[in-house]
Amino acid sequence: MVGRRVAGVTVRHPRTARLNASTDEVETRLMGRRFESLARHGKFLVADLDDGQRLIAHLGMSGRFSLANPDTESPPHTHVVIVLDDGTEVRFIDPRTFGFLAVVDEDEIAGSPIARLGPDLWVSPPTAEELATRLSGRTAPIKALLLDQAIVAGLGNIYADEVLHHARIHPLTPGGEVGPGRAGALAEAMTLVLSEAIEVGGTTLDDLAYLLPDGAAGENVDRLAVYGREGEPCPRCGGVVERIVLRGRSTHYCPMCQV
DNA sequence: ACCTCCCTGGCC
DNA sequence: GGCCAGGGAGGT
Repeated sequence: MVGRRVAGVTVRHPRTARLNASTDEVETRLMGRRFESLARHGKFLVADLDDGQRLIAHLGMSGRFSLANPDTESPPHTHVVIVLDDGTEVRFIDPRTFGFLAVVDEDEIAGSPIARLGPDLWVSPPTAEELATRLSGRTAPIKALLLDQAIVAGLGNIYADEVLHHARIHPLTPGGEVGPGRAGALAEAMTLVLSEAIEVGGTTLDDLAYLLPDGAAGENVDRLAVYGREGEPCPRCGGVVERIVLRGRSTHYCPMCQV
């Protein structure tokens, strides 16, 4: 994809282009451009274009990109098709339309969603001190702060629960009360939980929304300590995993060893 | 710094 | 037939 030029582009679903003025705007801005780089920041994909614009993409809950031969039929929910100058089709498929594609110019980058992201936790894992600083004075529950991509970018609901379990921190703990010592445990847990999950291909739930590029399921669901395990024993202490709803997100933790 | 909303497939 | 899952934007 990098080095290729856009020879054609169709945005079929207005919601997928909702950060731009219209589907037409996305098409017009992309047409003829060359992809100069491709990167990830947190859960966002960012491609630099040859005229200083950027293509920003988010997969939301159910989005995926597929590189396909144009002779093959597009699967259902294919909302964007980008034809590259070598004939390859880049398809954006997203049943639940929580994902989006946006093309921003240089002046718009500062106001775009990626401008508000904190450091990517995989590329630039926070030190204990950095994390403690970012949490200090915050009264919101630590679980909510882990999901706030402006603090650290990259954690979603499943891994936030798993990270807190690993660090033995109760999800309702006010951020400012985590303190420097436990911030260290938290920082370590972020990298550890993610690397273990990535090692086995990530977390594919029963809905099969996330699959590896070859269509295989990731195996990390078997390793989850608390997420989706309400009523089951905590693998560390044997306590019974509880589920609460926090800010509209299901939250799982062990009341015995997370304090 | 909060809350509401958006969306569809899968399951009860 | 209704509920649930979860990401971020945008409004208050």
